[in-house]
Amino acid sequence: MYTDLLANLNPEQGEAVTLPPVNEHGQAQSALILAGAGSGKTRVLTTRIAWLIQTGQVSPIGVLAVTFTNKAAKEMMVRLSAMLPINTRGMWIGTFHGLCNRLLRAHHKEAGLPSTFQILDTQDQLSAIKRLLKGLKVDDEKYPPKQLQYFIAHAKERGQRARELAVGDDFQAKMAQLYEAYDAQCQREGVVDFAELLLRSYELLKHNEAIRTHYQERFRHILIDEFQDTNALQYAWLKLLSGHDGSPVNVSGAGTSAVFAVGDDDQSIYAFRGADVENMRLYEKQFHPLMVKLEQNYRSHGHILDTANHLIANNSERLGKNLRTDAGHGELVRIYDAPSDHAEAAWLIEEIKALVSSGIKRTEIALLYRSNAQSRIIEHALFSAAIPYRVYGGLRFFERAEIKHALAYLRLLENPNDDTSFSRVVNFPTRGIGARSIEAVQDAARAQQCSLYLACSTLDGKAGSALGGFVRLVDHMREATRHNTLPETVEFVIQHSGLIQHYLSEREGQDRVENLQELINAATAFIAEEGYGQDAAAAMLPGENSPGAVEVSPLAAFLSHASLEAGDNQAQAGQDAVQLMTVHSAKGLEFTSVFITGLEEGLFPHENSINELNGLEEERRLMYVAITRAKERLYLSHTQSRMLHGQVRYNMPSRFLEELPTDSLKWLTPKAKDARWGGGNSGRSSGSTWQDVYTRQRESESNDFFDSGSERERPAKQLGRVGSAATSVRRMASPPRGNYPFTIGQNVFHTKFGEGRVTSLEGNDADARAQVNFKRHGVKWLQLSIAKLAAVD
DNA sequence: AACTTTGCTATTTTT
DNA sequence: TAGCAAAGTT
Repeated sequence: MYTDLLANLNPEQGEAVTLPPVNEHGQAQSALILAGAGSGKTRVLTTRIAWLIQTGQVSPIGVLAVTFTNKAAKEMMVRLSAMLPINTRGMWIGTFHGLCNRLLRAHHKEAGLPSTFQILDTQDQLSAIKRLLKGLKVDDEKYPPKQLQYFIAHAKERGQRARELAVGDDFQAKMAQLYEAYDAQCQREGVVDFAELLLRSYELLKHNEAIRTHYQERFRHILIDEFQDTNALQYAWLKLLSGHDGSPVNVSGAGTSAVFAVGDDDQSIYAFRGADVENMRLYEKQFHPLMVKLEQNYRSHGHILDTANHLIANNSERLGKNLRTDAGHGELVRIYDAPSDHAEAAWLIEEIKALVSSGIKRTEIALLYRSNAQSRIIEHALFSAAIPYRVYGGLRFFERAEIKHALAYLRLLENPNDDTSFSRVVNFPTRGIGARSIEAVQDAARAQQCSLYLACSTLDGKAGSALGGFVRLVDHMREATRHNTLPETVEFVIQHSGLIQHYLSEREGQDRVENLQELINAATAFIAEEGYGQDAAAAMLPGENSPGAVEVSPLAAFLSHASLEAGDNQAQAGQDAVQLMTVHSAKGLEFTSVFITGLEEGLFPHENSINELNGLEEERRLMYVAITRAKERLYLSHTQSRMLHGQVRYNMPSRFLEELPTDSLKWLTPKAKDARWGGGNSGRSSGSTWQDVYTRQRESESNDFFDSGSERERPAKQLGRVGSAATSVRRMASPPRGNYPFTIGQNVFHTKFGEGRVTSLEGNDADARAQVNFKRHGVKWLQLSIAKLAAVD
């Protein structure tokens, strides 16, 4: 009975789940669910699918559900299987990229791709671009590979091919030309990058009426998670597939599909990678959805929620939403003003210790920061205090060099024309193929417009024989593994490529060898658990009639999987460790206690965001996301001085602190509230002079160790030294020597520029200058003999 | 081909 | 500061 499905929903969730997918005229009716943080959005989305299926409004075959991350897709399938006795594996539930890959595998011919096409991840794409620029003899100073990569990705995300770009100047014209050359190179090699997966499948649907109609008629219900994160191309894809793109309604007259979009405009924090909240407003206008707001929050206590609501109210152009809770006010939000980043870290340690001894699990404590660079000092302090911790982010399994090498060999078995893979391993492990030989193949390949692999056979002499050996090696591995299972193939390749041997002989190669062994396990697990078809085309429902559907080899499916799901990026459960991560990676997570650190102007909001269009509002949303991660306790901290890029910086407290409701706050350092403009002692609100800060830094550096190794978890282990005598001496030389009427960090007032804080001092006597960070006018150097500067006491 | 030195840069990240 | 990538040395 479907009433079971709805039993545990609140009224607004129930309303969202059961919105009629058809209007009074019998046409598809779309919906937009504005789901606040912690309002049960995933539950609503999943229950919606279950409800549609259970009430017979659609069969599992007719559902398409899109998410942004594999984790979200997986969770949806797990929850769905728990609600309904159906096999979710064959359902079209996945990421945009995963589903597009599936589509392109099934219709590779119509999409103009070889059946063995490979997927380039961001690293691969960059090396492909570097190779392209070298081949074309383009000055990579003038056209930096990274910039071209960004240029191409963003053009594709807007749905634009090179020829469709408006070129304003010579530079743009050249970039567009390089974009076109890049696409041609990918096409020749049989590879597609991430954005290409989307653009190519969009074009496939757009230009092939039979295929478009087939999928339009099939997917009568399309559901999208995190709708605020969609980019222009994803939105266009959605309009096309659902029949809302204004093109003639499909042949059978079946009309449009019902789209069920769930999102939160206040949590849109990915504009920098092409996401456009504007899509929510466009969707409102173009799909005429029924709207439901989920404002009941099940996560945070009252003061925390009030803080979040109060802050986000400073943004304009919101769709409008206010979270509420039944949980009661709970505790006040604590604010700590530290004299230095070291002091901030030391305070974190004390608070964490107190929380842990009060019975809170370490996994329930999150330390959040705006940028990764901030984690170092916190890790250092945690390590010294012997508190277990885990850092989110960093290299993932399939991104590790040794794994990418092994995958490159495997890819060459599938598709020898993949020049990116060829270049990666042609001389790794080294086999006497030097720069000369490689140049020779590249020339030959260019002359004959063929792949490096094919060009090898046209070479003779030294280069020819060395490269011939490599080609024979790859051919041999392909032949020898023809009838092997996937794990057997992987094992054969890591052995016979010489990778294992290479790393065994390397001093610190043991971890890499273990990772390579782990790759065999991953292949075994892939075959067993995933049925190898999840992200590829292989998993079709019985009786599914998809034109041109093909079986994909386990190897091809595994390679897709490796590209599309780079592996775990997050701390694993089980170990009771404090969780460290950026605010971005905290999205979607929740913790009993949350510390938001580094709340300083320039850091959070980040200085680079100030000049970006709507940058400040995005930073505020980021802060909103950070706050709403906390269930019971929230701590906010900022420091007066912080080491950044090798320099001590003096930042103002974040403006966001001033946007919080005073009634919900509790200052742990009483004067901090007024510290910004020098309440208390001579502008040094917590009683530290710059020299104090300096001394403290040296002290804390001198007596402990820190391992900055690559492992994600760092238990007590062999460590390296930080803060050598040499560094300390150099730093000692840097304090200003002159007699100044001000000290660094002091608050001052200027008749014209207003209030500011001294950030640097130099010169002597008549030449003495002070650098001042003004509240309104930014950073300025002032000649002390001329400027009318007054100390604020 | 392994090693060292220099040079550059420094939000946020998934696929 | 430090971390990586490219260029230079043995």
